[in-house]
Amino acid sequence: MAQNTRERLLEAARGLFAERGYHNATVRDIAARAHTNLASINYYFRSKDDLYREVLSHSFRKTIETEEPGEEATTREDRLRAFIRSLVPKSVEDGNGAQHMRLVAWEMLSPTGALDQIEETEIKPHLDRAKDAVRPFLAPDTSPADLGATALWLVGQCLIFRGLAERMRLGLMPVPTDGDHAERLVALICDLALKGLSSMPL
Amino acid sequence: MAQNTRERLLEAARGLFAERGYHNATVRDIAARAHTNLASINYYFRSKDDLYREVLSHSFRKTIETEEPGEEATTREDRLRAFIRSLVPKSVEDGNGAQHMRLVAWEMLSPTGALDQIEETEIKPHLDRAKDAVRPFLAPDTSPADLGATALWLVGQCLIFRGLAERMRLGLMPVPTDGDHAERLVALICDLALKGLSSMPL
DNA sequence: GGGTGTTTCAAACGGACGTTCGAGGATCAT
DNA sequence: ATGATCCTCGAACGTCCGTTTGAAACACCC
Repeated sequence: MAQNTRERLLEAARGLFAERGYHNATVRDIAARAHTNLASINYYFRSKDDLYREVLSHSFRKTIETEEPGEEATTREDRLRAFIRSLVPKSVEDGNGAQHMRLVAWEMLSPTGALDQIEETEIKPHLDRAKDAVRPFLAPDTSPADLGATALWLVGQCLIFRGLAERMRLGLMPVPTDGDHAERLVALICDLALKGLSSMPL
Repeated sequence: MAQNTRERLLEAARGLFAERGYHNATVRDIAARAHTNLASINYYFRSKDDLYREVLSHSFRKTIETEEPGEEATTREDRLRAFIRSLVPKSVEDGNGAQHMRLVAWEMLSPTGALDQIEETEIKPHLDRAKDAVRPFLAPDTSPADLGATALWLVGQCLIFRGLAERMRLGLMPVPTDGDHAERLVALICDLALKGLSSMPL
């Protein structure tokens, strides 16, 4: 409640957009969660659309800023581990990272067009990091298509747990939100991915 | 146009629900795509909600029916390959399988509650198949949690390509919809997953 | 052909949505 | 105090949504 109205609106909108998607987060709910009036949204942002766009780019900026530098891992194995460790907790734990992931997931399922603007500048770098993580394991003459596919293969393992695990509590896994569990997941994925990649013919 | 109105409505609804999700597929659009009147939806199904529920269970039933028996693979490697081959094309190619995948993806992001009914009977079997596929590679005393996590790890690799690949055409991969590409993806995933799993200590 | 049950259709309903408007309050320099 | 500027608020606007209604069109049996 301490921040100004604009920031409260951004925060409330981010939460609701992440939970329900663009169309099902109503301006009335957003205003209510921000403890302000309906019309403030059109006052501070010109429209719901512009608010959404701002939430999206704001979320991307903040996520990239909080990215850890990776402490200069030297071996390819450590760089791969660092990549996995930077992705899995965002998917498993709650918080800003999870909200960000959900925003992206919504945009993947039904693009509003807002992502087009930041696709080149915000998403491509993340994919490039994934490519860099797997490249040292592949033969130098690996085709760009196979490199991209392998990068996606790696990303998929890290992202699956959000979206599936939180819904299927059929004795599938223990409480999937605490930090320890995220650590165990990171270790498991590192293990499996590393062994798969390391045995690729160079 | 040859089918009766009810079936045309189901088909149109399935397509629109898959494309836009429950809330953004309007009954007017569904009726228009089915070449019929608005009110037919409430005539054949009591409400939009009931139509959605029927689309969902119908989709699950059809997907399970068309599942190939797997021709009795004997080795654990063949069984794993069969599982991957049963999942990847559904994610990469267009058609009924892709629509089904999108319906499930929507339900994962924003559960309407309709999935609760079929979760136990329709989703759990699929997860069990994944567990069966990875179990022969793991130590007999592997905890259920690790077994479940490994199963999800496998599923994640197969599902990532839908949702990401189709949006990122930044030179990431060649045309991702033709059959040959799906085959190459299957081969790649089999390779990586098999090598990762095979090197697990038994 | 008349009666019966089923299917289609245009029109309207109430409600929820995003947006706009103008009056009023708050804050500050002059 | 006075005016200017920024912010807040309740009320209303037009639009689109899911649903209902009642009558017309159709199919079928005796």
